[in-house]
Amino acid sequence: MTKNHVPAGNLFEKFLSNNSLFINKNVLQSSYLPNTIPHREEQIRQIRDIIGPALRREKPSNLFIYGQTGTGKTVTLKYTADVLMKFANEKNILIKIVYLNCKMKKVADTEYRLVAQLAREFGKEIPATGLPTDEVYKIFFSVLDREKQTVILILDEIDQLIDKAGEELLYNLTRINEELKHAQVSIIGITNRISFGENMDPRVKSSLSEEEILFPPYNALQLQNILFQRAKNAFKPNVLGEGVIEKCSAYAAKEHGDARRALELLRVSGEIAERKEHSKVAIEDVDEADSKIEKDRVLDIVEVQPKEFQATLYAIIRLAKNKKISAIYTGDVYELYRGICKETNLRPLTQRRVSDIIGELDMQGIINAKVISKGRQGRTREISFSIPPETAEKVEKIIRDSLGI
DNA sequence: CGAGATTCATGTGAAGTATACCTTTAGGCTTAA
DNA sequence: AAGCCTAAAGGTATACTTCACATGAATCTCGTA
Repeated sequence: MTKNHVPAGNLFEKFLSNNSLFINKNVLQSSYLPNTIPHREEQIRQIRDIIGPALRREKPSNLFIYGQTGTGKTVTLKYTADVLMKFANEKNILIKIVYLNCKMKKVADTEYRLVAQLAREFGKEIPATGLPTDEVYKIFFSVLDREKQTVILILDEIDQLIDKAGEELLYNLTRINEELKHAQVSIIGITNRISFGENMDPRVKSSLSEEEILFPPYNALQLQNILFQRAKNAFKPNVLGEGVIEKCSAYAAKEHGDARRALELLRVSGEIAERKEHSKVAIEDVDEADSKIEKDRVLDIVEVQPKEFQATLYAIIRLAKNKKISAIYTGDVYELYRGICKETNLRPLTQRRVSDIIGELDMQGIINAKVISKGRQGRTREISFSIPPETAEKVEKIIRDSLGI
C-alpha cells in the first residue's frame, strides 16, 4: 500500500487537517460582537450617557439612531447595551434589554406582530392571530409591570414597520410608560433612513426621539482599520494576500462606507480561496466574492418568498430576457403573470394586489420599479432589473423548481 | 403657436370578504358524594 | 352538585378583492397672433 493511496475514510480529511485559512470565521460574521468598536468612540459615549441613568433606576431618554446600513449602528448599540447589562448584573440592578428587528417578515412587520413578539421575549405565548391587538398590549404591559425593572427596547429598522403599520403605532409606544406602575421602558429606534421622522407627528416625534445620534459612514481608511483588526482574529497569519483588505475596503467604501459589506467580502473571499485550496487569499477572490454575495442575497430572499411573489418575479424575469422589449410595464407583467398562474394551477391574484407585490419586490431591492407617466399612454411602473443576468438565471431556476414548471 | 382640456393605463386609498384562529359561554355528559 | 368536555357564538388579524377616485404628461382642441 503506497503512501499516495488515499483510503475512502479520508475523503473528508481536509476539513479537519489544519489547512483552513481561518482561525475563527465567526469573527467576520455580521452577528459577531467584537470587544472594541473602532471609530465609534463618540457614539458609544453618547449612548452610554443616555442609557446610563438606568443604573440609578431613572428612565433613560428615548433615543433615535440614524445612519445608513453598515455604519455600525447595531453593533455599537448592542455592544454598549451589553456592557451596561454586565455592569448591572454585577450590581444586582434589574435591567432588561430587548432587541428586535422590525424588518423580519412574519415576525415584527405589523403592530400586532411587533407587540406579540415583544411579549414573547418576556416568555408569554401569543397566538399568531385571533387576539385583539389591545389585548396583546395588555398582556405585554402586565408582564412588564410584574417586576420593578427598567426595560430598554431596541427596535431595529423601525422605518420599515412604520411604512407598513402606520404612525399610530409610534403613538402607542410612547404611552407605554403611562400604563406602567413598577417598570419603566425606554425605546431606542434604529433607522437607516436619514429623512425618517421629518414628517412625523411633532408630539410623537418629541417624545420618542428625545435624543438623536447620527452614525456617519466609514471612510475607506476606517474600513481598512476595522478589517485589519478583525482579520487578525479571523485568519491565520499571512494568509491574506497583498492588497486584499484594501480592496474589500474600497469596494465597501463605494457603497456608502458599508462595513457589513466589507466584512462579508473579506469572509467570502476567504471561503472562496479556501475552497480553491489556495494557501493565500488573492485580490481576484475579492471580485468573485463580490458577485457571489449579491447573488446569495437575492437567492436567499427569493427562496422564502410566497409563490405569488415568485410567479410575479418570474414574469418580470421572462419579460426582461426578451430583448425586443425596451421597458417592462405593470400591464405586461400582469398579463404574463396570469399566464403563468394558469400554467401552474395557481389562483391568480388581482392586478391591484400584484401592483403591491411589485412594490414590495422593489422595496427588497430585487427589482427597480419607478412610477412614471407616459402621457396619453397613461401611467404605470417602469420596471428594471437590479441584478446581473447570471444571477437572474439562477433565480429563474429556483422559481421554476418551486413552482413546478 | 400656445394655453388649457382631454385621455389613457394604472397608481392608490378605503372598504369589504374569506380564512384561520382566539376566547367565552352554554349545554350536555360524567363523576362522585 | 361539581367538574369536564364540546360546540356554537362572537370576536380579531391578515391577505386579498372590489370599488372608486387620483395622477400626470403626451396629445388634442381651439382661440389668437
